[in-house]
Amino acid sequence: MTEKIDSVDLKILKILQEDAKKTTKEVANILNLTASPVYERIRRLEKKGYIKKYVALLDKKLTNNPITALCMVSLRYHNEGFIDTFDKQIRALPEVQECYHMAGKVDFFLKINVQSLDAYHEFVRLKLSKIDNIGVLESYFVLKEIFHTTEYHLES
Amino acid sequence: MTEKIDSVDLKILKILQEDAKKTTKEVANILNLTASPVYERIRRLEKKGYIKKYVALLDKKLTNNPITALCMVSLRYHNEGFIDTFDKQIRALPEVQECYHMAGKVDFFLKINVQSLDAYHEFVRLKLSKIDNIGVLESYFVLKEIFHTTEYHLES
DNA sequence: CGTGAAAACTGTGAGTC
DNA sequence: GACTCACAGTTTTCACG
Repeated sequence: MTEKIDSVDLKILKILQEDAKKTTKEVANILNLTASPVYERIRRLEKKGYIKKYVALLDKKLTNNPITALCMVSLRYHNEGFIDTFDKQIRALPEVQECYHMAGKVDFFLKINVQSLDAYHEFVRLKLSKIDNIGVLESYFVLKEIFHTTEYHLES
Repeated sequence: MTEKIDSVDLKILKILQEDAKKTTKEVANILNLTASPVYERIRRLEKKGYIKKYVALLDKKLTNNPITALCMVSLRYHNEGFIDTFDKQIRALPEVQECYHMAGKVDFFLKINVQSLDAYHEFVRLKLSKIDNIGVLESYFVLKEIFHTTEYHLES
């Protein structure tokens, strides 16, 4: 069903996850091919879901989101309904960039970007804490973003 | 120096951070403009650093990175040299997708993607713990990625 | 910001190995 | 099955008004 991809596909993925603006022609040149097979391979990788989407990455500070907070959330009750509800409510918050359901004491892990510490205060006060069933809520602030990539390690 | 961007620029950023494959023509249609001004605005947003890069987002599982771990690192000593060294060494690890220097007890926060728990074990054993000056190292595992976007909340 | 035109790219069909 | 080649239709890029 999901046949494995070959080494050419892998190279295409490596190139595109680093620079999606490379044209099929440029990719073809790197791989010593012509544009057509590369074009078809990319279409296939998109259709099979290897490539999920193409996005522009923006500057955090210039777009007025200099503050990044990491937030650990524990729910009070843990039945299925509450977890799904949390899921739906958290997706609706545009300040939240990542949300993971965790193994261990903490239930959810959030990464949040806002314009100021005041804004974070308001975010917690007016939005996060309004979500039902939140027990413990612990926030940690980023002093400096050392490193951030959307690339995965591609091997085999 | 860095003049503010206007509401048209902001709309362009919103569109492109959601779908970088939209053509200037499509963007122009949405904004009731022609392609040229949109083209020039995008160039300017790139040059001024609002748009950092264009990337393809890949599927974590299909690319053999189903395991995500969050890892808190505390250094033993905290002089400048050690922090810079940690910075350099951590960038060299392709499994690490995000690294933040934190305020508080924990010094660094890492997000790591690997193909298996065994691979994570090896990653810690052979790579992370080889970095000088690491004191405490605590790992948390993601059960389920609820939500993950590269988009920022754009306002004003 | 719009017009318009040249250059480059995309996407597809026909044919090769 | 994957490739090369050829080509029409789009898009990009940019000078000019």
